Amino acid sequence: MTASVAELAIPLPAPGSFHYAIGPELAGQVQVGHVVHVPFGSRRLTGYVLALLDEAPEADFKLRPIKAIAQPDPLFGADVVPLFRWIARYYAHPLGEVVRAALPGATRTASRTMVKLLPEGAQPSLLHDAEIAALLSRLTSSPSHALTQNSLKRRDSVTPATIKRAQRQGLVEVVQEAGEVLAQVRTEPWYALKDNARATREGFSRKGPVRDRLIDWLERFGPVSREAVAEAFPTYSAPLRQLIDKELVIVEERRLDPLAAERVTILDKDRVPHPPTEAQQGALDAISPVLAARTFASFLLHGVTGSGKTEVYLRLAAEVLEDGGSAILLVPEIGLTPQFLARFRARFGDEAVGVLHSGLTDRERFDEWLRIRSGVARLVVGPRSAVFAPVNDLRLVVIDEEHDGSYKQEEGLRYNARDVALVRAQRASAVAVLGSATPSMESYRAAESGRHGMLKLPARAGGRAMPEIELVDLREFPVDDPDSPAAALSPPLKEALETNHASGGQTILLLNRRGFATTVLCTSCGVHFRCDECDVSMTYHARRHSVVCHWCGASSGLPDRCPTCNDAQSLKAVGRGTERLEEEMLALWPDLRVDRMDADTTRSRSGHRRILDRFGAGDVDVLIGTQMVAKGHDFPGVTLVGVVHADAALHLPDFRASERTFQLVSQVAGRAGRGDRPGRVLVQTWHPDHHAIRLALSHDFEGFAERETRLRRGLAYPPFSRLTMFRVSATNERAAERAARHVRTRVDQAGRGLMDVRVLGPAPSPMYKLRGRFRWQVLFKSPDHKAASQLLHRLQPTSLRDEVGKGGGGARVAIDRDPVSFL
DNA sequence: AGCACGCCGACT
DNA sequence: GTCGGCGTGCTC
Repeated sequence: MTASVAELAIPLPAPGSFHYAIGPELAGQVQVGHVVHVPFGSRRLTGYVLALLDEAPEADFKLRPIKAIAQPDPLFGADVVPLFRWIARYYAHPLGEVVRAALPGATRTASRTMVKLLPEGAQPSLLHDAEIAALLSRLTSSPSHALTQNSLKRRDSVTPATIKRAQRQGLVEVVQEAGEVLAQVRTEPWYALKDNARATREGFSRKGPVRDRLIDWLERFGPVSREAVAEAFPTYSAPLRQLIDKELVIVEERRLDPLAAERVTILDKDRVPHPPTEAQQGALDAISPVLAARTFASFLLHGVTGSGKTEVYLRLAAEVLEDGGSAILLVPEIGLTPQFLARFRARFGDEAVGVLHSGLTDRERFDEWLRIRSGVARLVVGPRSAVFAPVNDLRLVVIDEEHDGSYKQEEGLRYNARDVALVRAQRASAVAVLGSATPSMESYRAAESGRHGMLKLPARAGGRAMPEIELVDLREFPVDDPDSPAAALSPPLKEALETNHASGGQTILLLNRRGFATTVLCTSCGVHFRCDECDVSMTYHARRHSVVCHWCGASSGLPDRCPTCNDAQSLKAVGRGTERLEEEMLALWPDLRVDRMDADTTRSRSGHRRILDRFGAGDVDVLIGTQMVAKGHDFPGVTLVGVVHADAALHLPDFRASERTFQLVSQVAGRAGRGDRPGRVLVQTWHPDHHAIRLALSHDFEGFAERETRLRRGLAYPPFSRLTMFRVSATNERAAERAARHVRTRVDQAGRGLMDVRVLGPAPSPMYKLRGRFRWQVLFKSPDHKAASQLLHRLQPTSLRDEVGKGGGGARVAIDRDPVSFL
């Protein structure tokens, strides 16, 4: 008997699923995991097949038929459907949007609405409608006389109503198309300085601050691709044009390698399995039997930095592969993907290892998805979203650096990939391994109470010592002008850097703030540059000579005079970010080869790799960076790590501030001394007595955990409670507050009778204004997750969202289960 | 989300 | 008189 009805998830902010008939022409063809096109009201939408049924559920709607199967291959198996349903329920998110978030992007644009010019519209007679005239002229100027409705709306601000009118008048036609854009071979220019920087500068009479920086930079790194220039100099176009026009740079067209970012250098040392240390063997002995038994179990692999956690992952993966199974390895961010990819491909070959991340184009990600789905690639490496990889027989999920906050998605479906991975593993009877040198309090407590097996790698592999960490008490080194280059590093750190460089060692400097200066201040009238849309100072970026809001991205060129008092000489960049530190290092030591890795220099898909390759090859002496440099990289040449400002995150309004600081200092310290030579770490701090700093200094995770556990228990914070945050925002300030109070009332009602729960707020968010919206939060605290689930069930999130929206002022509410950020 | 349906002000 | 404003309610 063939199924006649399909249950679909449709990406809409509506709860639940929808049912459609499978007509005779599709009988026997529709399968779970298929992407299909369906009529929905007057629209045509994409849906995802969750289940096949023999008859319609009892309900009073009439079934409409599925129109077509959009992709020949089902994109997911029936095994993950319960996981999708669990996520939708747990995170209070519409089911269709959950499935959409899990699938590769290409499927989302599978159907697009094209607006086509009709002959009638090509020679319009007597138009008195200006909007239609604009639409027609736009279409006429497009080569194919057709554009998508989306691009018309976004780029040409043509409203759907205008298109409707034009359609009624027979001027245009609106059709649904299965759209797909194929990747093509492209080239991009590379640039190099023809002469040295000094001579090049002399070619200009007028001053150009960005141009001068660009010239120096080209000398340092050229030849470089346009992508690289654009990344380092967001406003590169005009100054580069000048250089090209004066023939001061050489331009060369090179073919763009579509998968350059994925191309990895495979080192011979990775091909051969390292013999396991005793501790590694102990961990393997604990996990292998469970793996073989095909039952669910989870382990916390608590291994100090450099203890060889990766080797354990590799050996477990080998067991899984030999047995015909599949494994997923999650890494906290894209930047770490190539490193793991290299090691896994070295061990298992290119074919068997798949990669999924947002740096791929839609087409690449889709191809990779199918390669995994077909069972060719059975090991998948990637960040957060790789937890949804469509592997066939999941046996092992590894969550590396499980403590990392980037596993939490902070918009849309606010899921934590670490927790989803645990649930997926459980449902698949697979093994989950959470690895970290600095476990989260949640995972550590779960391990201590027996919910995860606790495995420890207490020492570094190869008999290497933990790096020696020294504190630099900044109170002992007062400076006259904190913004002078001399003040960038304290005398001890400066000296350590010189000594290290002289002995041929590489240095990493961590400064967790990007840009040149924290803010720009007028020393005459006291005004500083703030973002209009957000409640924060704007950061000065020297290479683009602009002030930028790090929250919404707004930017504007830095004026010559103070816009308030019109003083010409008074603007001063105060505070220090990575960009300034980079310049200061060059000013102090002109011969030092300095590079910088932060969100600004890694914006493009190959940015990360470019910087890490240079550093790994020893072409760079000092790598300056934000927290990005702290994460998991393995550079044997690094013998000194300097933490410029360890306390930066210590005073944020967040109960995890200490935990984050401890993790960051421990992690970055772990980059030192991974090769044959011992490592040294200098930590500059204003709070040498703070327990997060003090215990990181002595590599004492247990001591820190014990201390932190006491504090958390006393205040009933996670892991001793569960939090659910209701984030309310509106463009209208009073509407936001009103909506927040409404949410509080509804949460109170829904929480009535639940034991030991508390509702806090509404309170204005620490970032009170963001992207032009005023923000409030209501926090629900419960002893366990069951109470939180019960609350959300009673609350009916969809109704709550509707009510808040109807209150006016553009109010919205987002539900954030197990929040990681409190800003 | 979008789109239709529905009930109130300024124009051919 | 009607075109169009956006409030509200539904879509298998």
